[in-house]
Amino acid sequence: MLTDMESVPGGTPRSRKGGRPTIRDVAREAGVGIGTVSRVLNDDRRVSPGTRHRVMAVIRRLRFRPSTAARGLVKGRTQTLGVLVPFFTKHYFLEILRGIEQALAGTDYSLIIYSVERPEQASAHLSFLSRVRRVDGLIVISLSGRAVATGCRRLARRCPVVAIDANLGGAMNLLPDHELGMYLAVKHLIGLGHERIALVDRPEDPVFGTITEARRQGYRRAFREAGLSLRSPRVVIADYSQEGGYEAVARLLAARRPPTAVACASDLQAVGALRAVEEAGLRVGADIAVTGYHDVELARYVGLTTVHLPAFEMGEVSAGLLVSILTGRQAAEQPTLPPPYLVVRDSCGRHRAQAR
Amino acid sequence: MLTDMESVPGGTPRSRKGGRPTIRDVAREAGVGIGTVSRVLNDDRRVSPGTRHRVMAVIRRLRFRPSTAARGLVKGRTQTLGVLVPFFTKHYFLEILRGIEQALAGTDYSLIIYSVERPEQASAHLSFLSRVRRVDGLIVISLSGRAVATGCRRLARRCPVVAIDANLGGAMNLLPDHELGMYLAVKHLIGLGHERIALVDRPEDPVFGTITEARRQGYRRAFREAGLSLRSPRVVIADYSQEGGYEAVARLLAARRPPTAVACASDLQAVGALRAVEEAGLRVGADIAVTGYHDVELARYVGLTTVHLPAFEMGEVSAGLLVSILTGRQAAEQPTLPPPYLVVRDSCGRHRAQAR
DNA sequence: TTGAAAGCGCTAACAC
DNA sequence: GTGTTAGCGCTTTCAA
Repeated sequence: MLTDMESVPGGTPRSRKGGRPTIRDVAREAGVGIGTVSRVLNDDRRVSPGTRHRVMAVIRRLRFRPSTAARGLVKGRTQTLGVLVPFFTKHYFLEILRGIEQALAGTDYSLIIYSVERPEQASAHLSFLSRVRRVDGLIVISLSGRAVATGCRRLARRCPVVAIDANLGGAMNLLPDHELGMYLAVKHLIGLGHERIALVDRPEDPVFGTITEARRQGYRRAFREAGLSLRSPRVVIADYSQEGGYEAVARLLAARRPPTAVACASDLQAVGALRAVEEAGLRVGADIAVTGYHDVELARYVGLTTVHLPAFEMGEVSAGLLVSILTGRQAAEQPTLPPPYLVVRDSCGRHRAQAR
Repeated sequence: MLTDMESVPGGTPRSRKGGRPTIRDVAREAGVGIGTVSRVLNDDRRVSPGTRHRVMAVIRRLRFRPSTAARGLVKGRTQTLGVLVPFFTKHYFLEILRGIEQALAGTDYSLIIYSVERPEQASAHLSFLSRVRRVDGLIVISLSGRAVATGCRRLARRCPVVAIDANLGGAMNLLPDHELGMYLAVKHLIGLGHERIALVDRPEDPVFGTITEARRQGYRRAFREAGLSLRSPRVVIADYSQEGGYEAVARLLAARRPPTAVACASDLQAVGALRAVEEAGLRVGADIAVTGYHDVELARYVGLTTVHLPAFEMGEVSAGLLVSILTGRQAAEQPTLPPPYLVVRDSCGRHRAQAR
């Protein structure tokens, strides 16, 4: 009676519990030691082709999958990536997330979401991650500030961290070309005959304001190249939100010499701007041109001319980067991002001269 | 020289490696066995208050956090929930996700995203999850079909599965009151003087079509209660997308006796409908009334009157439900969902009689 | 009430 | 090449 339930007729021999097969079951079935099975699992070369074949066959037959928990315990790996993401960017974030998922689809890495609704949550998550081994790498989206930077730097000592569309010291940074992005928008506006163009951007980040600065440079370059002087550098600081855009533009239009065009730093601001223009009794496009930024889904529906950022690709690249670092494959030399481009819709109207 | 690096002056005694403290370190520091520490960790009552206190103090001092991997290995738990989600619903899904995150914030459960871009991916993820212990529970959003149902049923034998806004046999289902939702929309339309109201819904799901059926019932109830007969039950099947809505309504408007109002089963369809109305040279609101469904962010921007579904709350409830099942707390008796309600914006105009 | 010991399923170091 | 063994950090008997 040695063959207890090891050979139930028709049943696959397994360890007592009804659970999934373990490496032991595979070893027994294949008539090898568990070390050998482990080697096969880990693509260790020192296994003879014959043995490897036999083991693989059993693995397939038993539909064996190594336990992530056990593996993680000994290797200190979790096979999980984390993404720290502010929800307020909504669609833009979704595109990035799609890119990440896309990159992870082939691999055996899973993605854990750490969402940030209020600023404190970011550092809370980061300190949690430094305490507990929960992810093998982290992607940080559009977050900034002293606290986040510190948290990332600390975590970065333990695992790779890449920041998307943010400039965090210590972590790897993946930044779209904001200088080019804003340049394209303003150049478009100038090409349409505008000269008094206001730039509505968000407040400069106290610590790492590279992004706003880059956009400002693009704005200036467009003027410079067009041979226009920047007597009145109409840069207005407003909240990233719709309300921010609304209020900023309402104020601008009420001024003595209102701009004829407004370049916004987010689509939401631009939507707010649209409203402000309409409420001022002016026509979008004909009287005042408005451009957005990010190319969020919404932009299409409201006919907003905007700057498309490679959101999906940034997600894809960041996740791919982490995976290749973690799996130790050649560090796919500095990945390149497609440049931003302008999406022309209706919010800028036609050329001012023609329009008359 | 026994006190190797155990008592570096000023340093916290730890096991050799620079890593985080383990249960062993805590036990040693507190002068108890590791079993006792484990009991404290697991709220086991059989620990004297004094000991418990002492151990807790050490835990706090060392900033000890038990390893999820180790714990998972022995308990078969991962402290992770999964969410299977189709990206095509976009904003609606985001709200659900926000609700889930909200519910999980206090707990020590993490959330893994399994995104579905193409139908096959759903069953791929499900079969992966049945093979590998990666989550302790799963939330399935707005997915249907034979394959998904089968996969869920199989997984449900291993861990709790709850389906949101889908009707999957075997799993727990969390459904908003679609009957009421569509009833509200159609009642509103009737109240505005409409009698020829078309219902544009998505194709009935081959297997579990409860949702479309519920909406149809709400549609009929509104007519019945208004004392209107349903001679021409204008139910049109269209794709859930914008194009679906566009084509369906374009066709309707070209018919011999076009409807004066269209109730759609998704906001995207409604946006498509809006376009079709405009292209037909008719005015939205004044000539043709349109209602949406879901109350997606977009609806606000295009001024769509629509049915708001408790998306956030469904996420919250589903995650809360899973957690309470997993932690074995009293199964918070059948959680209740707030009812859908109508959000009135501009797409239905005023009463037909007044409008003339 | 508590400590010691036996694993959970796997990898890696060590023998042969 | 391959089997054996000692842990990874924790929970859970089993004694005491």
